[in-house]
Amino acid sequence: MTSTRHFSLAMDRLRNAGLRPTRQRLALAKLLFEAGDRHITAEQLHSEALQANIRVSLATVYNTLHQFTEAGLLREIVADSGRSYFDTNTSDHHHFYFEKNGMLMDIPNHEMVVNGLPNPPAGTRIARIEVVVRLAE
Amino acid sequence: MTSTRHFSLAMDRLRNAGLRPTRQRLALAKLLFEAGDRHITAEQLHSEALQANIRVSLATVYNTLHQFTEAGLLREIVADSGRSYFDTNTSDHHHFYFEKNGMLMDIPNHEMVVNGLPNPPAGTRIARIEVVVRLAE
DNA sequence: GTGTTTGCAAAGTGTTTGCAATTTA
DNA sequence: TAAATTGCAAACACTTTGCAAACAC
Repeated sequence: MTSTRHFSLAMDRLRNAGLRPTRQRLALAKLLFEAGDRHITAEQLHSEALQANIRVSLATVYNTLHQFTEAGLLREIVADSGRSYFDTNTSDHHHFYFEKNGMLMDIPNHEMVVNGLPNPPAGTRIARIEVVVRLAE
Repeated sequence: MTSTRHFSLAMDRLRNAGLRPTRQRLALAKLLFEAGDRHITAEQLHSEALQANIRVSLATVYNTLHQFTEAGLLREIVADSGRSYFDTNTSDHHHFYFEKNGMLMDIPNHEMVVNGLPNPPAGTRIARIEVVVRLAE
């Protein structure tokens, strides 16, 4: 707790991930990580940034989301062919998907479990198991 | 087993689904259903049709896949943001997804089970549970 | 004949890319 | 100032749509 500490949590995250803490990355990191768990698309994050008066291009939002994902700060979720979701909760969990409006929601921790995992076909390994519970009205 | 029966299985399927058995629908139904379980995208089916000398437009392939899905002859699978897969196996089962080449494969019947289904949020019902086991090399 | 289906080409959506200008360290 | 990052606009991949011509019954 030194008095010369100027670095925010967001800045630390970026530094630790080896990403230069540029104005755009810092602002996006704050939007993403300072509001609890989020599931967001590139276009949603972009318009949120613009509303918050953060000038950033959509291309940079895409770049940033992918860089954060590679750095392990985000997880990409496939729930809808047509767009990608990014989840700020990178721990092992699954999702509800509301078909009505395209929203995602975490399924409360370990409430649901996958049993009897199959052996992966020869020459492959399981990279991830993704469970999406699709909800209709 | 009357001797005046001219209708193929594919034609029966279409009639039962209330779809006119047009040349295009019949040909696509044969490609889809006469070769065991398949996981196919619209573009794959289109190029397969062209190779088999079936003249059909990509738009018609899309229309047909959606009509077959609505009629319950196919199931749409979300495994990759960017394209839709259609599965000729409409029974309850899950999939391996090969990240390497974008292919899907059924997970052998009931080898894997989801336990502890969560209650759906108020005002919703579970429309489907989709499990995708993503495979890397 | 009448309503359905098809094919084309255009438009739409979400995403990626090339590259010059800007920013960071 | 050297390397990384950004923004723009164009390109992309996949999908949907509007409408006139062709087809099924």
